[in-house]
Amino acid sequence: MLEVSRIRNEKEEVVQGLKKRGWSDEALKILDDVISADDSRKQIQTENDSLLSKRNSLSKEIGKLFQTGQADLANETKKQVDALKDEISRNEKLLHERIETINNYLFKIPNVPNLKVPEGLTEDDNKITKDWNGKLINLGDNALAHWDLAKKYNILDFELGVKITGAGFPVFRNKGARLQRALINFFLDEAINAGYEEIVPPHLVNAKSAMGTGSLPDKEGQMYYIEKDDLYIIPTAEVPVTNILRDEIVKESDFPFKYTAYTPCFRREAGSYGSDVKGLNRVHQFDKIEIVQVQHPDKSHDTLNEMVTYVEGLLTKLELPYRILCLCGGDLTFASALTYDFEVYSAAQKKWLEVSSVSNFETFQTNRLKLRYKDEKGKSQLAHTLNGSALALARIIAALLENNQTEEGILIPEALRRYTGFDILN
RNA sequence: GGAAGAAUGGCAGAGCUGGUUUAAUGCACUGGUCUUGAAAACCAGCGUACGGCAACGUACCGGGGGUUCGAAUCCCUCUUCUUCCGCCA
Repeated sequence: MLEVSRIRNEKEEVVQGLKKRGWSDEALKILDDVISADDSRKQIQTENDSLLSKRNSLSKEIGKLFQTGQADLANETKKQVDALKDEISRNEKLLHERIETINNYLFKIPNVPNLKVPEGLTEDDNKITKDWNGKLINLGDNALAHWDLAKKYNILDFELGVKITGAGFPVFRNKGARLQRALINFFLDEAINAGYEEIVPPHLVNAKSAMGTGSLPDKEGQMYYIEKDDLYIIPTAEVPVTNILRDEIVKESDFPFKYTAYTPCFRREAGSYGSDVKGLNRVHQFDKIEIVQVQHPDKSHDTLNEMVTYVEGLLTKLELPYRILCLCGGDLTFASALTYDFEVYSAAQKKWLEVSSVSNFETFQTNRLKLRYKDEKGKSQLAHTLNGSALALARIIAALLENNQTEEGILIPEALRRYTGFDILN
């Protein structure tokens, strides 16, 4: 969430940013609500502090009076403190209310988009920052979509998933399962070579962790929740991995922190039904390798570019046609300041599929996480967090199957062959 | 799942018969003196947050609540850890 001090000190910037997200003047009034609630909080706190101060010094006096045998005077002073107690408890209740009010406001305010974020409110306004300039694969009329290829080679079974669990839980089998495992290993090895520390995180997180990344309360309905144990099933490795440094004050010289993790990802995808849900395009469970960095504010935007370049490298090695979009204000997720989406071309569907999203959250997550570093003056400052998919498997497999289909079978890209152990899937 | 014990500042570790505790002390860390340089020794500093220009004030001894004029200290509750028992991949 945003810092109150930022809303105070850089209000115009915040206003312009939220307008980019399509906020009306009416909606922007919440900023003034935050400030006035915070003013009130300050006033109550100052008042309460002086009451507490008075109580503490009187109590100390009572102690001394008892020790010197002046019980009468001590009992007299007790009455004075008693009178303060009511006022203090009333003040404290009020103070808690104010803080809660402020937090409730802050939970509703998304991150301020970076200046690079394009104007616009729909996905049509996303700016293509790198288009595919090669030829798009043309497979002809006999091309099969990945769900048909899945049946033909018995590598992926959607109906079986329905039987075992329900819609959106596909079962990989045979060479499909091998391909999946090969991609996981390939992506992890690449990330490790790029200097990321491999993490195997828990797949269930508590509410505090979900709050830390902004998954709560913003996306509550999108996560699976286990009521009995009050735990959330992760929608992405971002959630447990970004929480590694929650409540820490790190050394400036230790930047950047680079983590990678493979996990399955679980998403309820409530309310998203349409033509794009077929096959692997949108499922409740999919595998993803995530990269996360925690970086110094001055360097985070260079780091974002570095991460974009890294993801490009993966797609190049997989020989997949891709393009990069810079998300516009209206399409930007709640917590992000700047996001680049990667789409690969899936030739039989003749569709661009989103396979990666690389974002800089700046201080939006670290404010909730209390993830800070000491600057050269010794002052605590919030760090920046970034993350990206590198990559999301389900859709990569869809594109690989469709694009590489031949009469003889599906050709495995060169870079992947030592992981799959076969050159062709047939 | 049952029983017992524990949780204190970066770490170790006092305090826990409630009142100079502004949380002792040691280690680590930072600066200084000394030294050709280093080590050692000595001196000083050394948590986080909120309010305040500042002086300073307030809160925080696992989390929450309570008793009291006053709580690290007493009570309740939750969480985690250790040991033992049971179950189990």
